[in-house]
Amino acid sequence: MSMMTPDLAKQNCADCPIRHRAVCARCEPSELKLLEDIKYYRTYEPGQTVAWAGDKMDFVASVVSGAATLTQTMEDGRRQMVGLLLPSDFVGRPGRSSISYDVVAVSKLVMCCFRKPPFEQLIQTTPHIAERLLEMTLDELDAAREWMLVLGRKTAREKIASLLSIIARRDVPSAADGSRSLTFDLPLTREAMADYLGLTLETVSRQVSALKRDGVVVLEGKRRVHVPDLDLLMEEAGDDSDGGTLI
Amino acid sequence: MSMMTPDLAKQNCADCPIRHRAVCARCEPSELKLLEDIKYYRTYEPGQTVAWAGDKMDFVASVVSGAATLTQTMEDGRRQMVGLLLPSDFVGRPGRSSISYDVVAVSKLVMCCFRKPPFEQLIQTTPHIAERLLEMTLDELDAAREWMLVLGRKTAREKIASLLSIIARRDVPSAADGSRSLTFDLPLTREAMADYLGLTLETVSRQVSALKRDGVVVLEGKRRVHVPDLDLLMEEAGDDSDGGTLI
DNA sequence: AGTGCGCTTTGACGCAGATCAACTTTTGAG
DNA sequence: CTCAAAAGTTGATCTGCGTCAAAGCGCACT
Repeated sequence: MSMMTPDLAKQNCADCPIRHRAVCARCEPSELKLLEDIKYYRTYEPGQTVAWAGDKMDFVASVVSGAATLTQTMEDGRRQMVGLLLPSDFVGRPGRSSISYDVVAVSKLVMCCFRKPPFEQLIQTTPHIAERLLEMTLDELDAAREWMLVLGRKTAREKIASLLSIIARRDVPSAADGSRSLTFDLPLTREAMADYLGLTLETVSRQVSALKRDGVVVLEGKRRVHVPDLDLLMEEAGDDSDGGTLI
Repeated sequence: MSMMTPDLAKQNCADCPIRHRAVCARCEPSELKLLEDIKYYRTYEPGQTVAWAGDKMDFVASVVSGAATLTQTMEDGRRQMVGLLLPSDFVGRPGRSSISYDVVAVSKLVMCCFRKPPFEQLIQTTPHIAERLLEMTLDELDAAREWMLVLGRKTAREKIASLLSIIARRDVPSAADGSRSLTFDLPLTREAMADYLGLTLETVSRQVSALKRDGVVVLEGKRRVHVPDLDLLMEEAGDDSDGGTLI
């Protein structure tokens, strides 16, 4: 509550990406109104922790802007990122009180939150929302399983290309025209990329350099990435997807 | 339909594990009746394919007995298992017509099936089932993410121990008493284990031998595994879970 | 401008696990 | 029981990535 940003709290769902892509995608106006009534906003600075594994999380939320990561840690410090939350992604689960992963903002993060009790009540009375939630969870499951293939069977170079390709695909607006090239900002440090890919940061750095040397990507500074040919990138990623359209 | 086994088709939910652990867990008798009315059984032999990736799947199902795997394949033949279906696990997703993975029986498999159209109708009219489905999907998502840690950060030896520990934990009945030892049948070949763990079958074989040599497991034949001390196995797996209870 | 700190790059070297290959054990069909 | 195919074991060698170490940025401080 103390983190609520006044100007954002005044926005309504019409200004909020989740209206289109997340929980309320298929809702009636009257149902939207119910969501409106219980939502509020939170903002986090880069590096700030939203929740530690095992913490009670008394809200569910959609990412409005920025990025956050879900990470698991072993006692000896080995870490594995298990989710990357980009705008329109959903965190938190109805029916479970605590979260199993560390949730950390990796860039300036704005989330649209719903406190658990009224949200869970809403689920029970609004089948559209429950349905949409199931659909989103199934999508996440697909993403997790695709990532299992990356972690288990791909080479370091393919892993990097896969990650870039996933982030690029999420960045649709700038490539909505048929063009096969695009530019985007990498929201992750080399270390975070390594945690996502099951590599060390040195290997990540080396392979990014290799992709740059081979013309697959062009770096403008450390974080801004230009992809001259998306098909080439996806080929490097070993994706069997045709990639015909970005959607 | 042609695969339906007559004697099984006559069973009712009272004989069927899914009554207790899968879709109908929290249902009223009247709701159970609705599931009864649309369910039927299928059986598969070891090695038989239930569905290829991309196939239409016109039913959802719960595993009654046996085991099946979900596998992804790259064009060059690299394979990654993304799910292991044991009794009470659920396959198929409402709202999506085709499946994204190969589904293959790895031992004699019996599934309790529900055709899509009536099942989807049931979801819309029976909130208990929709809720339960969301909960199961969230559990699967947790399992997938736990597996990401295994694939991304664990050593070959830890991977093997993790897999054995997961299978052992599913085999609760024989360890329901407080005992910390148990024996179970491995439903997977070395190759299937390798596909699950992101290893080669040679490495799997070597590490299983190593665990045997070190007394972590005792093999009775190739497939029957005795774990003298479950705590030791879980320590080998690098699991931070206390393991206090098996449930 | 200078200084310190976090992030990134690059190099040298070692090792866990892949690869290639030979062999043994189990399974199951006839 | 017999024999062939499938599954599993074990060894020798190779290699991709991890590990350790040392510099090179870029940026926020004063």
